[in-house]
Amino acid sequence: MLELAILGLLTDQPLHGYELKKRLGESLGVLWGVSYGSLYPALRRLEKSRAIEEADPMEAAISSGAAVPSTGSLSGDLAVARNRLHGLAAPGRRTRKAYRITPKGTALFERLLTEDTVDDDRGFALRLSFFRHLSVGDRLVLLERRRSELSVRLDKTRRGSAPAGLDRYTRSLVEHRTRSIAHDLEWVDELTAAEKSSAHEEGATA
Amino acid sequence: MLELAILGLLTDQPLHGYELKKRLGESLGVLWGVSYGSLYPALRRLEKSRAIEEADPMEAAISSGAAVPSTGSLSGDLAVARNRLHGLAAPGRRTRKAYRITPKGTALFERLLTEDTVDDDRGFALRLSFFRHLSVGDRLVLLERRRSELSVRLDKTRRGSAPAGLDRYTRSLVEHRTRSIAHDLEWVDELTAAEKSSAHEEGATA
DNA sequence: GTCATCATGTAAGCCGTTACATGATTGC
DNA sequence: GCAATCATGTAACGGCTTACATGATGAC
Repeated sequence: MLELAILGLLTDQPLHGYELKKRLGESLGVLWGVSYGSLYPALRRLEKSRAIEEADPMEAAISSGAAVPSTGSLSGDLAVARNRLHGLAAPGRRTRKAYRITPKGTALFERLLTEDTVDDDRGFALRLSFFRHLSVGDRLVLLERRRSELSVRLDKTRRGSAPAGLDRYTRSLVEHRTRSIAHDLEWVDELTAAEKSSAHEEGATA
Repeated sequence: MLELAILGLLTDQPLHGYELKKRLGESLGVLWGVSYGSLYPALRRLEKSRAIEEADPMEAAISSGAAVPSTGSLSGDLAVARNRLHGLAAPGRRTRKAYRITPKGTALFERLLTEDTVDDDRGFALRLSFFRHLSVGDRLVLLERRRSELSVRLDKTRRGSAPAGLDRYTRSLVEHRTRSIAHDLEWVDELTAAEKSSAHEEGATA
């Protein structure tokens, strides 16, 4: 899950760990509060498996500066970048290490994104937020998977506990969960319908 | 969380591990799928801290048999129980070990239940399912806590991401989450209202 | 007597956390 | 030059899972 999120963010632009953490805690952050203790090891794992690589720091600084002007320290980035390019940086120097996704990483990203795993709500939300990177067909597969997952859950919730024999709190809980899941199902159906109609349009205009 | 669930179930009646797991996977099971690998160690931890103790197997068998007639093997239980009482069981014998909650365990249960922790949705659902063991006052405290948690989350979701700059999937996600949280908030408010009116009735009839 | 089920337990590992340690840059 | 913040990393631990190992009971 974490690696999927990292690869997804790096697909748009090179980023360094700190910035990555900020984004995981902001744009997607409603559902994601990742710590350094898991982020940095994950980055190194991905680098070791050649899914990501250190980006030319110049490029990273520029693209980061262009997209997020208020990150500050732009001139500093550039200075560091220049030094690095000219081989002036001390070997052990501590500074930003921007990562870029590799073709291998892109392949991994697509695999993780469409993988058939039993993921929780967060998993689906994360995948949905990367839907723009998928084909209509893949989107429909994921939506259908989600739909059946929710159906099973709805059945279990309804069946799992006879309305009698429960105190009023548990009863209210079951009712509320039932409504929530039903609501989620409707949403998935809306997304599916939108996807299908967009597929038709494409077919019509093609 | 797991220990809270165990103590809650044992508050009603003595149970052995296997049965406990079944209940965690059925009545509360919509939100809880616990494995032996965590259940048994948890039981031993609780026993070591004197929050639970091995129940007189006779009593456990009878109460279990009375409450859940279809568990089967009742006569077997009784035979084992008789043997145990008469000291006929071999020391290392493998058979049901029913646990009962102790006064210390009850105190721990109440502490865990009202404890001020930042718990996720499952945490609140679990606590709610044990509301019958709490005073109206404690219930209102927990409900208010949940309310403020949800309010913060709602704010973060709304603010966290400007409606522009997001693709339509992420936008839909944010909207859906917003509605879900709002829905949860309404539910909490209903529960709160019910609690308050029940408090009034008590006051009126007293 | 053997199979399904009931029942208890251990070991290894996963995925994340918190707490800690350290260094670099910027603004004042 | 010093504090605040940016930035990277490690160590220890937590809570749970899966896979494994074992034994007892009841039904046939």
